[in-house]
Amino acid sequence: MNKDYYEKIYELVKKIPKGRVSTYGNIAEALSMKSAARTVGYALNAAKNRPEIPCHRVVNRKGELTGKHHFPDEHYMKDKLQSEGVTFDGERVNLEKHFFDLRKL
DNA sequence: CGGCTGGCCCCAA
DNA sequence: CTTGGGGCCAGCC
Repeated sequence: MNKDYYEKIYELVKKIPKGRVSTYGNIAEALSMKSAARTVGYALNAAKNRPEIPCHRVVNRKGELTGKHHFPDEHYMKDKLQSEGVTFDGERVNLEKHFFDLRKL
């Protein structure tokens, strides 16, 4: 079965530098799947299989850690991101500072 | 095919 | 903050 996009998503997510974050929508666009942001989330969820994928660096458009409930703990994402130098505004990432545009790769 | 769900996104009220 | 509408696509039934 052709699940290219899964692999592509993983490759892109792995390219997100430490201390940076990206969004589902951006990944989708970077893969020319534009409006398939949900699919990206689906794929990332399946990516829990792959420890090499820093899924915690992917947030939604508002910088909210919407996927945190899918991690081993509730704090996993925030903790990990903070230890990488990402700053938070409440429960949201400062996208203005840390957003990484995967389309530029 | 259709219907439902999901780590989405956009807008409006 | 919440609700409502719209759209997109993958996976399962």
